[in-house]
Amino acid sequence: MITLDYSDNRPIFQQVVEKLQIYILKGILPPDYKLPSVRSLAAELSVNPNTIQKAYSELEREGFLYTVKGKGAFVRFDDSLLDVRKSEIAEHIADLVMEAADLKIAKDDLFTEVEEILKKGKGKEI
Amino acid sequence: MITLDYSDNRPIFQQVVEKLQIYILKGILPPDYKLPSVRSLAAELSVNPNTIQKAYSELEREGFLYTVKGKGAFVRFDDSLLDVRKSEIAEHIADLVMEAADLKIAKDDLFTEVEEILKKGKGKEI
Amino acid sequence: MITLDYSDNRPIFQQVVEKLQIYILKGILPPDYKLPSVRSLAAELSVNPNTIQKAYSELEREGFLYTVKGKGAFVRFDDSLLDVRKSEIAEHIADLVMEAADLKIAKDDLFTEVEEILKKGKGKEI
Amino acid sequence: MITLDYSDNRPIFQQVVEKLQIYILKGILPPDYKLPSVRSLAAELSVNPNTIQKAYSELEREGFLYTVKGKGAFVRFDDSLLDVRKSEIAEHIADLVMEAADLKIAKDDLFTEVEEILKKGKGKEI
DNA sequence: GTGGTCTAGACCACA
DNA sequence: GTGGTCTAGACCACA
Repeated sequence: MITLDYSDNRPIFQQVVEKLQIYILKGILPPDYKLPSVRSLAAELSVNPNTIQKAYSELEREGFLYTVKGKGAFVRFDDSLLDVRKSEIAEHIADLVMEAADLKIAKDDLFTEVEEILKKGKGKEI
Repeated sequence: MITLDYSDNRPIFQQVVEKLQIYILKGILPPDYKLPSVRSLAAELSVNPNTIQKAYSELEREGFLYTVKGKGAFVRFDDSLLDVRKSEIAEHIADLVMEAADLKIAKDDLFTEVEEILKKGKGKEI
Repeated sequence: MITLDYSDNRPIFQQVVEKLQIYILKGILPPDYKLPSVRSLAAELSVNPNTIQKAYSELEREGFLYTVKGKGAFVRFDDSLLDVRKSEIAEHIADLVMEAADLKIAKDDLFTEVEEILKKGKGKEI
Repeated sequence: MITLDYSDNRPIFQQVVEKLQIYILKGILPPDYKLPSVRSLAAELSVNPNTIQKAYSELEREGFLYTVKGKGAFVRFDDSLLDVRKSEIAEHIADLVMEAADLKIAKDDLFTEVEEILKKGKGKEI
């Protein structure tokens, strides 16, 4: 389900958060789906339960899941999450475009390069 | 010359690195310009000299400056730096576009939102 | 009769307690009314019988119902319950008013905002 | 500075959060004031550093403080925090008033009791 | 069994 | 020194 990248600088709990966010946004984990328990996911990833606990807390705070004490954690999908992510992506791109403009990089030039990268189908595995 | 944002979560040395990179790429700090000494910049920013030292080392590693023992640090501008940065930006945008595609966000929709943000002239101070 | 809100952070047994308290205080469940059995209510709510048992015990402890072995649980309405709840509410409000005073929030300001909220008919479903 | 109440059911980290929120909102801890380090506060309260760490993280998330790695945590006072708290208090009172109305408790009666409590100067120690 | 909190102790990046 | 992350292991309330 999830594979950790120990050569990644980011903390483990954050990698878990990001992977689950993607699965939820993409609908791979459907609404009300019961996520693996803190302990079982911790065991599966050979990681301390506290680390998974932290990831789940963060995801709950962000509205990606809800937890019921004694029952477990469940996916709370909400279309608004997708909108939020879309806005984040748009804002991020806008920032980059502005930085490029600031460095006198022609917008056309920049997007030509973007297209080339996209054609090469450079696919970061998720 | 540089103002630090303590409410920014990133480490201080990284903020210094980024600011100097921008000044150098934009040509505000011209080639062979002598940068302030580690100690004086540290004093100016009320920051630990170790922090500035780390920033300068990082900039040297990335090719933004060179140091001459006993003389100081100097700007090494090189047009290739600009190309490198351009490629980084393009790659970054390509990644975001691919993520959006993955989430079934229409490319047109996304770029409409990017344009809107750009029109608003939302200007993150650098 | 009762609907649970799984996105509510409070434990399930507490939600059951609160709902029944309200029904009893409001007289919807009249004195000596026989409550559903632990098992049937548990089945109806798709919940562990332990959970309902805990709710009933709590309600008995608080004087909202009495149980007769082999017969079931019955509403024990008592006007004094209403007085107790009234005092709790008053005390709670007094605490909040004192906190506001402590933060130099003008009492008039505070109650103007309270009135506005009430006008909006903001109705948390119970 | 802070005293813990072990008979309180709420978790320790939350008690710490609440106490510091109050000190910050009241201005007892002024803007940019350096809070005690995670370790020193942990030692002072005879509590594990992780527990304080959790409290500080929560306070940062809520905008009550900002942390600078290697330097420490600092108060970020913002008048908006006071407005937010005021709205929370108002909403809470409105909820209670509505509950009382629902139970056919006369508003005048309720507020007479509130006033009596306030006169008695019942002061929850902070 | 399940999430939530906590201790004791460690290591890391940053300053 | 300072915050941030993590492990190993424990105990609790809830279901």
